[in-house]
Amino acid sequence: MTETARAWLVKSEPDVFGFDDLVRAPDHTTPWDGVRNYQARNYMRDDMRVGDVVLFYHSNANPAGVAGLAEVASEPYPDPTQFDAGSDYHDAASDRSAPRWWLVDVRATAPLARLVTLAELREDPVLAGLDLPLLRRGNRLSVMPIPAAAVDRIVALAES
DNA sequence: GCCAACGTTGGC
DNA sequence: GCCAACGTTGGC
Repeated sequence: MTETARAWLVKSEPDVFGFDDLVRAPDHTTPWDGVRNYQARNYMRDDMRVGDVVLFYHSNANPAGVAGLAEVASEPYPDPTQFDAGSDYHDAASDRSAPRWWLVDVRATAPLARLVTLAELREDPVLAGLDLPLLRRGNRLSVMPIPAAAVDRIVALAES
């Protein structure tokens, strides 16, 4: 991790759990459970810190885009759903003494003035210079670092 | 619903 | 360790 990358972007399908759902959650907070990708897990387990800025992105949506601002609200801890046989995210191969999947809590801090769409992100010359993982071809990561400058820019776009 | 891109699995 | 098959993601 570089020191300037202390900001993150997380994806969620608004039909399943959108930014408004996070706002309505107790303390505007939810465990970011169900992530089953090692790179995304590593970001949560190893690199996220309480208070880091998080952009909440709506994927598989019409339109897709950044919907709101959030923050990391806990230290990393094992994702309890991996041990829950009734959960879609159950992982029978994960051992309680060495959990495979980790998460952090995410708390909504503020909605953006409006949704900033994926198309806008792609068209913006400032963001183009920041080489966002989100905008790379074929990107599928659900948790990724984002430069702080990109957060500032996206907030500005939302207010424009 | 389609399909390209990607990560994971498992046979060898 | 290779790589084909498979399942999933996510934009459109």
